[in-house]
This record gives sequence, C-alpha cells and structure tokens, in this order.
Amino acid sequence: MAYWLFKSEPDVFGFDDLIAKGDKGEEWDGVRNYQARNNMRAMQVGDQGFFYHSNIGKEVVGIAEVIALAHPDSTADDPKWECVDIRAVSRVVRPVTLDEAKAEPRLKDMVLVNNSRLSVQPVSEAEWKAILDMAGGTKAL
DNA sequence: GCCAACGTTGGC
DNA sequence: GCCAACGTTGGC
Repeated sequence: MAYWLFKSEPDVFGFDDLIAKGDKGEEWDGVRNYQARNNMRAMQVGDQGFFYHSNIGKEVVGIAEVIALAHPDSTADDPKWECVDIRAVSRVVRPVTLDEAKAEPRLKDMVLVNNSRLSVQPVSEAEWKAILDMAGGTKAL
C-alpha cells in the first residue's frame, strides 16, 4: 500500500465535491504534468491519499482512496495523459495546514513542503502517520 | 494582484 | 542538445 497526496483548488473542485460523488468517485482528470501522471500510473487500487486544498485553506482536509488504475484522461486530446479514479473515504478531525506542515520536523522532506507546485505527490508512510497524528485522526464522512 | 519557482517550448 | 523565453501554478 502506497500513500499519495492530491491537490486541488477548493473553489474549482474541493473535497466536498468529491464527497458528493459518493462511492463511485470521480476521475482525477486534468493533470498535464509528467511527474504527476507518472505518480498516478504507479497507483494501485486501494492506495490512499490526502486531499489537499491549495490557495484557499492550504490544508489537508480529508482522505481519498484509489478505486481505478490509471486510464486515458477523457478530457485530454492526447492519450498520453492518464488519470486514476478516486473516492472520498474520511475527513480529518482537524485540518493540517501548510504552515503546520512546514513547522513540523518530521515533514521537512515532504514534497508538499518542498515542491508545492506538484499536483499529485507521493507521501511516505512516516509522513502519512505524522499528518494523521497532527490531524487528530479521521472521522466518518 | 504580485511574483518566484518550475516546467515546457522552440530557435539555434 | 542547450538555453532563453514564455506560461502556469500557488504562496504570500
């Protein structure tokens, strides 16, 4: 099981929008960056990822799960762009902000802290646990 | 709204 | 294949 982080602007598509999609989830489409795409290609069904709100909030607000392997992005002209499907799993008890992540020694190597522009990021198991710890765990949707 | 950082593009 | 120019992203 691997861990990831999905970044989105909440005024375009926020965690609540993903929750509204229910168990069927949603294509994580629109990614036009090779690193982000390659991360999605590496995902397995059942992998989990943090859902991070950029610009507004700048915080980890919930957890999503990969429910379909990478497939061609239906919104792309070029089949080289692929995306996975994800669904919302749970909220964090307390959102963890970017400022808090930057101030946390355990997260000093986290991609979010060092390269916040990458929209789909890998998260190590230690980072995953640290964020969950800071968030006070998760709660049902 | 500004600007720094980053990725991509295209001329050479 | 290098690198300058450009566009986009996202924190501030």
